[in-house]
Amino acid sequence: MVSYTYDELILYFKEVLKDKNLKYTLQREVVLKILYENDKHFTPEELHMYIKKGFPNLNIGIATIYRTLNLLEESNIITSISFGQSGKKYEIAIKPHHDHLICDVCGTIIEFEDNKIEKRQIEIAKRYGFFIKSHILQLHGICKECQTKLKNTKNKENN
Amino acid sequence: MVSYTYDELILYFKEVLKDKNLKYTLQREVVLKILYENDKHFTPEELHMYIKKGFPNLNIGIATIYRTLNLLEESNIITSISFGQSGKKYEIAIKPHHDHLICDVCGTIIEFEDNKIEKRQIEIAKRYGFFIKSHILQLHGICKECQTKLKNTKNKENN
DNA sequence: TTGCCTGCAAATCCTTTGCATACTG
DNA sequence: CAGTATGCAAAGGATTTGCAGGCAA
Repeated sequence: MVSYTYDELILYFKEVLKDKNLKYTLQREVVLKILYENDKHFTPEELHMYIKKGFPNLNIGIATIYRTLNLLEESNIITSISFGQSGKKYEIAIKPHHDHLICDVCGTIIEFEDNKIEKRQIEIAKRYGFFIKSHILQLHGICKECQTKLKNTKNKENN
Repeated sequence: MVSYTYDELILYFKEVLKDKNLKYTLQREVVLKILYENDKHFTPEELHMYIKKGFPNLNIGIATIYRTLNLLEESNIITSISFGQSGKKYEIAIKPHHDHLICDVCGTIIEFEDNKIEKRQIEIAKRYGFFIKSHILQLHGICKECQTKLKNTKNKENN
């Protein structure tokens, strides 16, 4: 699923760091590792908690989380997005493109890929002389399971 | 382009307000009017400036802007989105669905609609038994103008 | 007239920055 | 060893909230 193995990603990250005269630190590695292994969106705060729990020996400050996320985003290794009332969320960017079905009830994220949509996007961009570097496609709604649950709840209410 | 005329939108807004036992005020009207007439994305700050300039007699505070935007978003009359380093931007929601081409260099947002993509999304959702309520499609990259500018810059550097 | 709204300013929340120490290369 | 990175705490910016007077219904 992920186009870079973890080791490849680390190698790539090290190159980026060298280009910018920056150093490879444990904190930077851990942030990237978490985002790579957990294929989901994290807010800076969530990521901080997650790391504190998973790496109790590593004393990492929230400032470092922010600094690292900004660095990774500038380097196009991760991307961020926010919609509605939610805060900014980050996820790994370097993998074959996939899109998301997001259940607004339980938060489940289903990933999918679709060539027809990808092709059509390129056609549209051409129309505007636009050069596409990446895209975000999220379908929001209610997943199968939650639809069932909601139906059951309604039936109970009516009895 | 907009599916509600302004008058229809106002009527709809008044209904929403009545449902929530809220009042129809000049400040609320002006915020909605600006968003309706200017078919683009505003940050709260931009909107505030725009209103102060366009309605010098109306003394409107930034707090009211925020309160009104939140009210309109909860009521699904406007939507907000943010990506990359940019802050949250609001736009009118009550119009036929459209998607965005976003230039990551200059921030320009081009809107488009595409039936083929919309239809395909429904097919995909069906496959997962997923009920779609809304979607977000953003194509990120570099717009025509910025591509030209970047080329010129490069040429200069090479001379 | 009642009770929601507003502007203002204070408070809060999120993110960034300055600084002294710790670490990478 | 030089120079960057880090944690901490303070600063900065964005957003929300409390309050007293103002306005819609």
